[in-house]
Amino acid sequence: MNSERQYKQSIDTLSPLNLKLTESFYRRKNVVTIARELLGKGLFTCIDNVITGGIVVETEAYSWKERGCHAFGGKKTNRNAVMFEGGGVVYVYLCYGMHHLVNIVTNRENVAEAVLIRAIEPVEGLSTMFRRRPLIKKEYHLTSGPGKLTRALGIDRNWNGKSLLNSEIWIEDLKFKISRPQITCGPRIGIDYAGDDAKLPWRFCLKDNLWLSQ
DNA sequence: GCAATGATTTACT
DNA sequence: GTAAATCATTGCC
Repeated sequence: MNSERQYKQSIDTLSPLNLKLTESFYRRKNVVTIARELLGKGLFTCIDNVITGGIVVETEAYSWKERGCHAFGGKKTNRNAVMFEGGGVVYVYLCYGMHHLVNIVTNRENVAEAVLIRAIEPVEGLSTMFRRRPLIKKEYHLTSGPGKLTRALGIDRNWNGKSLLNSEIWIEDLKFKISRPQITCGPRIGIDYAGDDAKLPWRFCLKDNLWLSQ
């Protein structure tokens, strides 16, 4: 259904309509607001001149101020160091020994906050994404989870620290108007160890979207 | 040095 | 519904 775009431009002009989100979007202070505003935006990667990606439909916010976050208490480790960089880079880490999860780092340098991308609705490069996930037949299993979408987009931990402003991964403002009634929010998934912080309503979804996780 | 553990997915009963 | 897969990171000895 969707044909794949081939791109010959240099990587810093990849966004075809020049709709890339800029540094000012990512560097703002409120990671929860940014998580909500990322709904409806487009996440893309480009590998070997083939673009893959889709519409962000599910996100979660994480902050050093709460126990769900790898950087809780402001503790910097080898793994989470990228979260302490200024907003506009990606934090990619290996989860359960086999899944790569991608986060959008926000806020200023030395304030560790990020948005986990939990699901996208595939739009671009469908055949390539299916090739990267050979067991998947139904479209709605292709990118409906944080580990699934990184595999479909070809993202692994070597991408940790890449810039969303001038590398082979970026986010575009697709100019979708998302109104509050289209958004559901609730507690984040899979962080029971975080105690009461696990109850924070920091997970955002596009209501009734077919590509939500679970 | 070593043991415990995930911001998950998939297959199977 | 439950369980296995699988390994880098973390924290403690």
